[in-house]
Amino acid sequence: MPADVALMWGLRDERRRGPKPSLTAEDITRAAIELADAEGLGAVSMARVAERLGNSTMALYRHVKSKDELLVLMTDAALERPEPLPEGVDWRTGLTFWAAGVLTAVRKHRWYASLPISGPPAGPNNLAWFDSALGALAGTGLTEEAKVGVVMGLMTYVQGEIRLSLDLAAGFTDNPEAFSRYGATLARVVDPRQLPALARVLEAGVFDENISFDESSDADFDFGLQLYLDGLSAFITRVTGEQ
Amino acid sequence: MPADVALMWGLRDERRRGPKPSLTAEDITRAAIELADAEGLGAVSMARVAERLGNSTMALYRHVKSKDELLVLMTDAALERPEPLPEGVDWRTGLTFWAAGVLTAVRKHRWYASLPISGPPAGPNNLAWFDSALGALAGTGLTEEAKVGVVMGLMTYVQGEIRLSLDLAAGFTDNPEAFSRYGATLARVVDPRQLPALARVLEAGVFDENISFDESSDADFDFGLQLYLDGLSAFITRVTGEQ
DNA sequence: CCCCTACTGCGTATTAGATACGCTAAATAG
DNA sequence: CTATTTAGCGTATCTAATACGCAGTAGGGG
Repeated sequence: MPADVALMWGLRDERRRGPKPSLTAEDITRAAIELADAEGLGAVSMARVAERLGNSTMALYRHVKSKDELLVLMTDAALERPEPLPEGVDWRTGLTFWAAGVLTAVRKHRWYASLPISGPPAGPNNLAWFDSALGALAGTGLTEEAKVGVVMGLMTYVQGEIRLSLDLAAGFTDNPEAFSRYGATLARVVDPRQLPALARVLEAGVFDENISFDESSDADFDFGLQLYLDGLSAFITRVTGEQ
Repeated sequence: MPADVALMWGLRDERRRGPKPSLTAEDITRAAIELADAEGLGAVSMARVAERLGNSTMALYRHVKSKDELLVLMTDAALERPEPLPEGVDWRTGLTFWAAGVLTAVRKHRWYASLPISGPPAGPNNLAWFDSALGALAGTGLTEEAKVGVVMGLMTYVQGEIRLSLDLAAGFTDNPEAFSRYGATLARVVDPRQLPALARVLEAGVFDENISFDESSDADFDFGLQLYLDGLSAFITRVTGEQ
C-alpha cells in the first residue's frame, strides 16, 4: 500500500523506541490547511508551516516525505465528511444534494481546486464522498461499472466548474478592472468577419455588465449540473427501460 | 487593454530607437512550448527557455513581464486554430466535432491542462475556439446569453475531463504499481459498513483490472459529453419548443 | 539498572529558480 | 553628430525544497 494512503488512514506502525514525536502528520496537514485558508496556497511553504507549529523546517520531513506528499494529505483532510443522503430520495435528488454538499465543502477552502490531482481518490474523506454519490445511484439498476463512470463524470464536472469559478474569482479580486473591461477589450479585438458568432454575442451586450461571481457562479453551477443530470436521466431510461 | 492581451494579438507599439530585438515574445513562447512538450511543464524555467534560445536568462524579461505572463501566452499559443465546422450540420454534430477538436488539440500538449487559469478567454486562438462553439449553436434559437452559458459549461466539462485524464495518466507513468494495486488497496481500507456502495463496486471487481488510460479515456470522454449533450437537447426543447 | 539502538529535532548547506538593478552598446530622431 | 531610447546581460538577492549528519531521548534486552 502506498505510503501516503497509509498515512491518510492512520495506519502507520506503532512507534517503539526513541523520543516521543512532538508532531504528527495530521498536525502538519492541519497547519498547512490553516495557512492556505488564511494566505492562499502560495503561502504554504515548509518553512511557514513549521513556523506556525513552532518547529524547525526540517522537523516536518520526519513526518511527511515531501511537500508533494503534504499536498496529497491536504487533498483529503480539507474535505469534511459528507452529510448522509436523505433517506429514500430518488437518484436525482440525491445527486443534487451531493453536488451542493461538494460545493459547500470546497468553498471553505478556495485553494482546493488548484491542488494538483495526484491519483484516483484514496483517502477516507474522498472515498466517503465517492461512496455517497455511488449510494445515490443504488436504486437505478445501472451496473456497478456504469455507476462508477457516471460518478467520475460528475466529479469531473463539479471539480472543473469549481476550479474555473474559483480561479476566475481569484483573478477578479487581483485585478477587477481587467474584468470590467472584458467586454470592451473583446470589442476592440474581435473582427466580425473572423469571429462572427462571438461578435453577435458582443453586440447583444452579454459581456457589457460587470461579471459578478458570487451570485452568478451558483446559477451557472446549477445550470450545468441540471444539464448533466438531464442527460443521465435519458441514459438511465435508455439502459434500464425504467425511471 | 491588458498588456498580455495586447501581446497575444501582436498589438505592441512599433519600435523606434535602440538595437533590433533579437527575440520576440512569440519566439519565447514557442521555445517554452517546445520545452514543455519535451520535458514537461516543470522543466520550463526562464533559464532553460533562454538557453534553448541561445540568450541569457534576463534577456527574456525585455519581452515578457514575468513567468506568469509567459504562461498566459502559452495558454493561447499552444492551441491551434479550430477546423471550421462542417457546413450545415445540426448543433449536436457541431459540438461533438468541436469537442473532438479540442481533445485533439490539447492532447498535443500534455501539460496544457495543468496551466493555471488566469482569466476568461482573451487570446486569438482561445477566442476562435469560443467562436466556433458559439457558431455551432447559431441555429438553436437560444439567446446569446444562454449560448454563452452552454459553451462555458461545455468548456468546463471538457477541460476538467482532460485535466483529470492527463493528470491520472501522468501519475500512472510515474508510478504504475500504485495503479495496478488500486483495487487491492481500496479493498484493504474500505469497511463495507462505512462505505457500502463503494464496497459493492469493489465486490463487483470494477477496479480489479489494471486501468488503462489511452483507450479508456476516449470512451469516458465521449460518454460524459453525450450525457451533457442529451441534457442540452432537453434544455433546448424546453426553452424553444423546437428541435 | 544500564546501555544499545532506533528515532526525533534541527542546524547547515546545497541547489534551483525568479527577478531587481544597473551597465554597455546599438539605433535612430532631430 | 549627439541625445535618447531600448536590447542584452552580468551580478546579486531572495525564496524554497530538501540532503546530510549530529546530538539528545527513551524503550527494551541483558
